[in-house]
Amino acid sequence: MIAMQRENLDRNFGFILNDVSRLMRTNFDRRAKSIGLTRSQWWVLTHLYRRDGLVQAELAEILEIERPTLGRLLDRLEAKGWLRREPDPGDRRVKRVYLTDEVKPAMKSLRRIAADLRQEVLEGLNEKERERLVDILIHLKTNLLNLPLTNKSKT
Amino acid sequence: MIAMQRENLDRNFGFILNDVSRLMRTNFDRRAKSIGLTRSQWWVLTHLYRRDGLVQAELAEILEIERPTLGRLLDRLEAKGWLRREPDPGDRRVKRVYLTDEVKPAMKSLRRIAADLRQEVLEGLNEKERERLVDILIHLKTNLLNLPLTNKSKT
DNA sequence: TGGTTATAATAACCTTGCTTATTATTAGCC
DNA sequence: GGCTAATAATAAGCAAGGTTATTATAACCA
Repeated sequence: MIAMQRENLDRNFGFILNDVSRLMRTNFDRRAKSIGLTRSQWWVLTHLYRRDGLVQAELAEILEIERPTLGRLLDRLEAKGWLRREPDPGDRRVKRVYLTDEVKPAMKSLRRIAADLRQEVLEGLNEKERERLVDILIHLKTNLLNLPLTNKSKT
Repeated sequence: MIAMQRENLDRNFGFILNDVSRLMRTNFDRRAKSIGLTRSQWWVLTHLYRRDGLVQAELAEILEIERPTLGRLLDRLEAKGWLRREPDPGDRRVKRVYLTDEVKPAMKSLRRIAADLRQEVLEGLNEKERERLVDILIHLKTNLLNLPLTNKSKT
């Protein structure tokens, strides 16, 4: 436990992670700009593509974002015609979200962009190392989700 | 190149990375809330602590954020009395940023919070694995910085 | 059945990213 | 010296994350 006053800021785990994450997001968004979608929006569409007609609260749960955050994402996506919200017949509090037909071709381009970017970012790591990296990230995420202030601990 | 139509979204590298990054940020911010500083703000102060009196543009460069982003961070930090901006005597376009005395004790708490959180998140990885992880992240960041749309390529 | 509690969606507000555009000032060059 | 380029800071606007508070509706239970 000596000194170390001056720890190396350039190797601060949290911030490098943040940098990589931010750089990936902005790079993706720049590539996808002409399509008119952001990475966050694409991620929403990707999940709906798997499972159309989800309730907003379910979708927020799956995406692991807060409901108001999703609500606003959906506002923008709906305004641009990528999806529509329809009332649930059985529960009048609920709205279900359905993709429109324009989505499919755009999804293909975005999947291409995502795959290309991932490839370029992971350049220099072999397949085994990539799998190992993902495993580690999942492990870290699990650690985080078990921490006190991470969850909305329901009392 | 067979099928794989349905790639596993739960192992999408970009998004897990994003999740870990976001969870760390929000968890940190919740822990630091009582002090009245966010993680981004703390990071600014940390760099100024090393090197007080920086020009805003230099500081933005070091932090690797855009100048307007830094400008608004400084607005909030200045409003809460953590720092002050002073005109540079030699160049009237320039403002230099100086920490106030209140910063020091707060920094200590925040460094503690950061260290604790890092420890908890990295739980389960030994020292060697942690170093390896940081190396990999730096490698990914380097890859990203070399990509076409990542930099403000000055023409 | 009627009152309380829980849930879905959203509004309002704050922070932090990015972009693009302005303004003020300096640097560079002829 | 004076015009043009570049640079520092900031304003304005958008996106996406979070919180807290409201509103409408369902669910629960006594």
